[in-house]
Amino acid sequence: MATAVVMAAVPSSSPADAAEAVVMTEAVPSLPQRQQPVFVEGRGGKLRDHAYSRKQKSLGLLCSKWGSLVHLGDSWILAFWFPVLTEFFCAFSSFVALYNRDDVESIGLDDAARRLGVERRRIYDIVNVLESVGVSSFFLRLSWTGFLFFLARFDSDICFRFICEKILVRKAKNRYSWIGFGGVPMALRELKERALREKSGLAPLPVEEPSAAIMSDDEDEDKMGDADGDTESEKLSQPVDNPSDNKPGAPRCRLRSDHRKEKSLGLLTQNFVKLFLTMEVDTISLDEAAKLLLGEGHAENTKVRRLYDIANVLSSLNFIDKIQQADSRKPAFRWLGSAGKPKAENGVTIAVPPPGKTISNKRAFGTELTNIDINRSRLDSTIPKKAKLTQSGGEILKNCKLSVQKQLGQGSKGGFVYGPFHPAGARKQELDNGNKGHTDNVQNWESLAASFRPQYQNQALGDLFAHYVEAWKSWYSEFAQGSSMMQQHFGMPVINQFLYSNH
DNA sequence: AAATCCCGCCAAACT
DNA sequence: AGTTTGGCGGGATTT
Repeated sequence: MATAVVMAAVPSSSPADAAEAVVMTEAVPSLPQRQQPVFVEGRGGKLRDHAYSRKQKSLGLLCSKWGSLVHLGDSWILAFWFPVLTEFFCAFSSFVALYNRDDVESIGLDDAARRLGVERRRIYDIVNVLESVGVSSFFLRLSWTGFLFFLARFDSDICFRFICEKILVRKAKNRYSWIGFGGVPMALRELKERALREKSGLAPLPVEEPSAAIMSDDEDEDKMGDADGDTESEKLSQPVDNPSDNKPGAPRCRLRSDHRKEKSLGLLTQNFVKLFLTMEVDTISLDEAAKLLLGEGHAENTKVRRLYDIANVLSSLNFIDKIQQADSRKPAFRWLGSAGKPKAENGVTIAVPPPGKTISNKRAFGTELTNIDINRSRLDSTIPKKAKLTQSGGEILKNCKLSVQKQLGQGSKGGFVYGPFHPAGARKQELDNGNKGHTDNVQNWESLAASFRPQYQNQALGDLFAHYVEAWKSWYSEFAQGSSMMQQHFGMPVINQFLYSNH
């Protein structure tokens, strides 16, 4: 339910780009549509439809399609509006994050592959690259119960990181969900840091891998038995792996227990990106990169091929773009990722995704396969003041969380931090905190929601927000009534604990 | 001819 | 054993 409503908010202004339009149609699967027979070809020759075009099956294009596909089901909205919502509904984030979880938010790998008209193998390629730069699409498919347990048991800080900054958390079964670009800034930041450290030789570089609390997948019966709690980390996979990388200097070495396949596409991607993040030059040709990434080895043919794969995906995200090296005719790639490159790390900055204009829904619908050069001329230093507005989602959320907590704790406060979508009007809020009975809580939340209702200049935004408020209310009341199975697993106390977890 | 890079076999890694 | 991931390289397409 609610699917239709949300979709209505999507701009979807039919562009006049006839050329692209065609592709777009194909890229956006309509609901009733089932298969996508397009290229159903058996192995060998491609008799039918000689319209076969290699380009139409490029990873890059596929990638953008994937994005649009995922976005289609509400998730698109979630991805972009998440920050907005959290500004006011910080405490509701869990709800937002899992909103419509079951059918819309996630898509089965097989289904996706089918709709895109490709083999699942390709999906893996894309996902791997995306994940390595923080655009995670792999999401734990936590059940409501599991998630709530999660919230109840861990510090809210962790929860927020978990929800927003998620950098590749995997472990799910064939299920993907689009989370957005929220994790990108952080991911890049970390990559850079790591890269610099490596460069300077020393530094043992701590293992990364955000702990992923893998909860059961099926709702029932997943007691958290272990009293201790926490320490659910579980590094998963590689105990060590990810060596300090092998630059030209040290080729064959490590290998404790076979460096497994840590020559994976994902790792390669990260290293590739690191090149851009550290290096002063901002363009590089693939074979050049291949050399750097793989100590001049002699097994490069393959490596280059992989780089092409990566480049395609990154390119479709506008993280990178291909250009002709001025001097030599050789094509090379240029990093577009982070706007300014002020080394000052204290700075927020890092305009995230689509360098598009306003609401970055640019590539939302798989269109724009041509990355028409945005007006991002030379060093676009047009972001001095914007910095504040384009902080990473994580940053926003953090602030958000703080302010909300504050507000929950005390009366109102003036320092509410707004994100990119500045509400026009002011907001008043005077929810009398104080946790009364459960029933009252419902009231409180409702009033809270009401008073927090922002006044967006943008009509669509306002509607959307309203929609969510509505959804939340309905969900909450239903829940409060106990009709929800969740109640069986834990009573109000738990929920409240999570809602008012400001202790 | 050189640059790209899709396709899908088949082996690890997980159930 | 069955399934899900995802190296890897042949060789088709593009440039």
